Amino acid sequence: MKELARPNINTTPVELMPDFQFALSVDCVIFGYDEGVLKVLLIESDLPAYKGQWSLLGDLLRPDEDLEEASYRVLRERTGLTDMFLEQVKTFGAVNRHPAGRVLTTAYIALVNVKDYQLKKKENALQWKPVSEIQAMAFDHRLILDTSLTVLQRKIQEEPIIFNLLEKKFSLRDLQHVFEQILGVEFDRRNFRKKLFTTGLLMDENEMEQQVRHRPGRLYSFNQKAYEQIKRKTFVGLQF
Amino acid sequence: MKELARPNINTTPVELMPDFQFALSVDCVIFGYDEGVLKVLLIESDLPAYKGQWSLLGDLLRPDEDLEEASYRVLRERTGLTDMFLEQVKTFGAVNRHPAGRVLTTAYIALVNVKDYQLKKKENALQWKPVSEIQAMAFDHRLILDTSLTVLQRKIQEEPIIFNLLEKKFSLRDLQHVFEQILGVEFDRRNFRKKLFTTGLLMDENEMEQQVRHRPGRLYSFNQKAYEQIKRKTFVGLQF
DNA sequence: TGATATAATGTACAAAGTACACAATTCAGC
DNA sequence: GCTGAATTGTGTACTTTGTACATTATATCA
Repeated sequence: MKELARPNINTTPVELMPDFQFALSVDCVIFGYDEGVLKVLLIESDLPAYKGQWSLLGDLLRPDEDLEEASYRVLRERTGLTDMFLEQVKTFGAVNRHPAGRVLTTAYIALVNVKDYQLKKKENALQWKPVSEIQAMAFDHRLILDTSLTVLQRKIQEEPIIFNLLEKKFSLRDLQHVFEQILGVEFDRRNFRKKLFTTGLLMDENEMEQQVRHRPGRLYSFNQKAYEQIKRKTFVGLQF
Repeated sequence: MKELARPNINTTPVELMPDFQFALSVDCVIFGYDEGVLKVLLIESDLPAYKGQWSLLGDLLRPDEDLEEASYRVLRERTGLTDMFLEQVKTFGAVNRHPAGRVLTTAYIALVNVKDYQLKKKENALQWKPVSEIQAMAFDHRLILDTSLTVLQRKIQEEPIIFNLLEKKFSLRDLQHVFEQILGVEFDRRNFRKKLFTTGLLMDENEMEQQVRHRPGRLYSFNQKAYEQIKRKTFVGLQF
């Protein structure tokens, strides 16, 4: 163990030597909920090392581009969507994670409404894969996916972001099923409804489901304004 | 909006062009709890642009170094400590965040026992600053600190990591005060004790505080084994 | 018209969170 | 060795939240 008072990027003017330069990419874990199943948007890799394996959608960071911008650009270029939920998860920096050289990648979670996406879909190499069916992936993308799923599981319990996976108007059955898919648990339907109603975040749209082969349920939407009101009160409670 | 089927880092062999290379650093937000106050370990910057302002402890990532390794190295070189809680928070990538050029930084939270640290302290340029008193900081370090504090507030409620800020044996008063310092709330002492006891994570050390000017309290330690047993049961519950 | 699928609803009980007061122990100062 | 100051240690009543569970209603399909 050495104790040095040596030049440091934060305290002393230093040259950014070429040896200390790295390539950076962003990778988007694009989640969608489709027909009762949680899916993620993947692309087949053509890299020799990973021929035929599935990969996340990503791209190299550009010289004058913010990380956020880059992930937003990837989403836009690949899905045509411009207004989705997007949040940084983690940066993966293992030395040999990319065969082309030292490439670190910052992972982002995106939540999209699959119905919106399908309308604008252009690239056929892309596929929505059910999360539960994904086997091997290229690079460390399996690790990135697993990490992102864990983060998603936590986040949907802390903030009402799950609505981004549904259409504007949804039934309580759909809402319950998305939760169950992501968390891997089952809720009692009556208690789930009670809980969701008491949050005050559901706005009754006074409409019914269409074209279902059973009694149609009421449709609700996420009440953004109500959420702005209540989110100030920070929750405090120990739950480990 | 362009739709391109263009070469991509994840799907096609690409050259890592010099233009797409960046400098990377890690910055450690080292939290400590000292005499009832939450503090963070900072260093004064010598960079002309930030002369005299406080900066986090960080360093450039080295060519053959994992991100985790780099943050661990910074901690070791600067504090002499080798066995502390360390966790990635977020990567900050604004284009102009560093005057020396394009430098992105990955922030890590570290939780250390100030008492351990003081024994090995060597560098005088370092200072423990109370979090509540910190004003301007160099670079975007104020943003990094604020983000890290928010993450810390969340994490201490979800996992029993707060014990890393205390000595091995601690009183319930100390434990309650750390929670209160970090969360910025006050708990009822009786209810706090009840809650903590029912977690089953406190091990009675059958010792009392020494050298306090009042009735001494019992000392407890964190029961790591008990935690390993219970942490499997994933908590599920909506709380937004 | 009957079978099937799901919607909508309420109550009793258990568990967890909250508010709150008093006696006991140690030290410091006289 | 007595007194005051500071803090420990403990329990109960009440409120809120979570959980388990069954019946009737409404739509589609055959």
